[in-house]
Amino acid sequence: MNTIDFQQKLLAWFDVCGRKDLPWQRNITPYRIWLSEIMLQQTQVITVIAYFEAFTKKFPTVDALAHAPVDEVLGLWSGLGYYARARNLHKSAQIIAEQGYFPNTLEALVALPGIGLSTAGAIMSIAFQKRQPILDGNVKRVLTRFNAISGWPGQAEVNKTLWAVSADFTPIDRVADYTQAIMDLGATLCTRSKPQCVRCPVNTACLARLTDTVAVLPTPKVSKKIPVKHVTLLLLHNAAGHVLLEKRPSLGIWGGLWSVPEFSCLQSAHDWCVINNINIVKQHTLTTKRHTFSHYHLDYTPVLMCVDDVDNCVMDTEQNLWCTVEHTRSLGLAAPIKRLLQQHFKQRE
DNA sequence: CATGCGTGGCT
DNA sequence: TAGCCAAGCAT
Repeated sequence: MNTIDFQQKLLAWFDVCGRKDLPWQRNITPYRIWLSEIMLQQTQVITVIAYFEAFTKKFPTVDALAHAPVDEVLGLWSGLGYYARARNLHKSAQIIAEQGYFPNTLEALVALPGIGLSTAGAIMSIAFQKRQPILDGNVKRVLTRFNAISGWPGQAEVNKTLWAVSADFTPIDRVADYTQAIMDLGATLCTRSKPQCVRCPVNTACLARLTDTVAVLPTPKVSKKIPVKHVTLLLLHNAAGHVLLEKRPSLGIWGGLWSVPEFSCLQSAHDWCVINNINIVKQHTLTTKRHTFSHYHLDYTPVLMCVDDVDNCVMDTEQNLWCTVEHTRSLGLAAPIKRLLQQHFKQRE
């Protein structure tokens, strides 16, 4: 099976089984394709849909996005994760608005913050109908299996090979459909676990299937033990029901976002009676949450505390503020903290 | 090249 | 269930 056959079989399958009614597949514009590609980075389709709808409703054009305050952009992004994507999106929108036109070359696209080779390739092929390969997780899975390419795809040598193969397989005609098709194949049939090879349009020539190595491709990265990081998050509220928030440092977890104050250094509950000269009159643990990241688990115990005589407290208004749960929605507040606060105030109602 | 970055789903 | 992964990019 040559590349022409591969393309034809894949496209014929796409015409029948491909996804063609996703929000960003309607009213296709470079802006909408760009936005969808950014949201879809390391994020599944089902998660993105609602965010995409809300985002495009609020910011229908690049100009609208460019002229919005960054906090408003982060607010709409809240819960989607990888918040640098939102900041880069906003920054890029301002650059594009300044230029007066949407960049339509690979070089110009890659020059924008948040756009790498794969995202640029997707925009070029889907929005501009230009022959340009992509190499996302789906394509890596399909190509490593179809060609029985072993070795962890993150490895430079393997990565280089995969880009070359992807470029070789990418057609000139119907390049937008092809790009969508190979991603659909990876997302719906050529999945990591339980791939449905029987339904695959190119299964007769798939080298992994012929050599019975589908289950071990792509080669997984050698994993190492993930350390656990423990922190304590304080949920401080005053008599008016306002919650104390602090703006987190720009580096590290939830960088630049608003969250409840963190006290990871406290050793025992007895230490919590006086914090920032605020008298704590009551405290109890709400729940314990855990999040998994690439290289560590984050264990945090949110602690509910009431404070009295708030008017006499000295607060740093530059880095801290008292705000209501409603306010948190426009602050790009880290999603788990937002949920915690909303749950807390729901119980109070 | 390794690491950091979020959240949710799957096995 | 605890680990792994999902439409990557920046540093």
